[in-house]
Amino acid sequence: MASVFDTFEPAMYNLILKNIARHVELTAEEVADFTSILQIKKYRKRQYLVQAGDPCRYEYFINSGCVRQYHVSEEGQEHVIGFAVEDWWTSDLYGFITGQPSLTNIDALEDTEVVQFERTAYEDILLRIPKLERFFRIILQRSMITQQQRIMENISLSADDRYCKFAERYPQLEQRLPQKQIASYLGITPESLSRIRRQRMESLKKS
Amino acid sequence: MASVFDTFEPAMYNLILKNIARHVELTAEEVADFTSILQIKKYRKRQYLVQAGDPCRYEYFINSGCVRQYHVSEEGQEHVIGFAVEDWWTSDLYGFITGQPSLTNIDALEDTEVVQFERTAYEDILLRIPKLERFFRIILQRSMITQQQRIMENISLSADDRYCKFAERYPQLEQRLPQKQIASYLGITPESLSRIRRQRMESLKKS
DNA sequence: CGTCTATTTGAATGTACTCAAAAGCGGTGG
DNA sequence: CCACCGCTTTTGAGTACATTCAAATAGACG
Repeated sequence: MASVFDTFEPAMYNLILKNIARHVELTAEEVADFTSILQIKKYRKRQYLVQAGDPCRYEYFINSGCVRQYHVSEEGQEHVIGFAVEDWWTSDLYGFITGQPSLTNIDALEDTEVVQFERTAYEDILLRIPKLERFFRIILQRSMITQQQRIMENISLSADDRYCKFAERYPQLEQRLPQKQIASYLGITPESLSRIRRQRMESLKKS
Repeated sequence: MASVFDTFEPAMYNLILKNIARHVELTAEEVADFTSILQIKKYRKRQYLVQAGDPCRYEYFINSGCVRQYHVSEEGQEHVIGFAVEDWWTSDLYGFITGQPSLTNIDALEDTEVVQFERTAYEDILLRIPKLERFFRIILQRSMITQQQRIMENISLSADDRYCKFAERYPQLEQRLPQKQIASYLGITPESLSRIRRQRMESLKKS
């Protein structure tokens, strides 16, 4: 499996391998096996990674840049489900798992480089490398906890408390993302978010 | 591993084993190994399975009955995160995974019988039986899809559309649960749900 | 039967929304 | 490099939906 190209892999696959190494330890052979299913791909700002209705062939790991996942309602309104930046995973899980048409869109908010792999390759490699099965179980558990947290906050907090939580949990994202996208993620209108931010500024000035 | 008690196991563990068999096929030895970590436990209506602040030692599979998972805000308000009935899994995932104090409460809405197992036993058996690692990855994936769906509906739908979706997705639960609990799950007040239901009745009469 | 909690209904309040318009910002092409 | 165009953000006014508070009714449980 070793080849002269091995020396080039670490640069491209550095981040994803480190991400995995946080939870499971792969042997050199397993790393070679795993990286053999990976593809590097670049997406321009505003380009789709996945479109609702199409199959979602890939699972994505973000090397650089930023994407959003969102759903378009029957009335044509966009609703942001989540964001992903460097060192995060994303995909339309429903489409990726079932092979059915995707329920959501994913597009690039910035020029973005991803590491992606196909569903069939994913299924095969989980059988070959149980440690990866373990890895994905672990990150799914963590995602579930995060999602639960978000659901709790959605049903229990007011719009400005939700914004506040978001800003303190993801200060980098708060800086980096257009307000319109954050508003959509929080389930409020851009106008409301603008007002909420103004009120926060004013109340900070006082104290 | 075989013993005279084997003949008693299938009745108690019938449901959980069938649940697992939907995704992975265990050998007789693996079944014996797995069932050896299981405990049957009964909880009376209103009894806690897990209390926020305490460690969550167990993962639960519901044999019969019904439980709710909820969070109590600083102001003392209860917010229902989810329900579980026969053939469903539940636990405070955060507490169970990390060993930290639980974030949520789980209590019985009806007299309930569960199959439960401890975290340490869980971790050990995943290493012994990679098929179970696989099983839990798969059900986590499915839960994630469901959670995402719910988040989408929370941020995009009005209160009565949310109620409508809930009623058509879980008609049995809609019948079985107190309205107050459903209202909390939907993120609205019991008064609002009462009004929403009345309006639905009236609009059904017309047509 | 009596108590306690859940549900219903009403009236007043408030939070976030819609619609509309102005100001700000970034990207593109001349 | 600047001017223009389109999109985002801000601000204002009026509206709608859901909430709070309060009280009455209905149901469940001992």
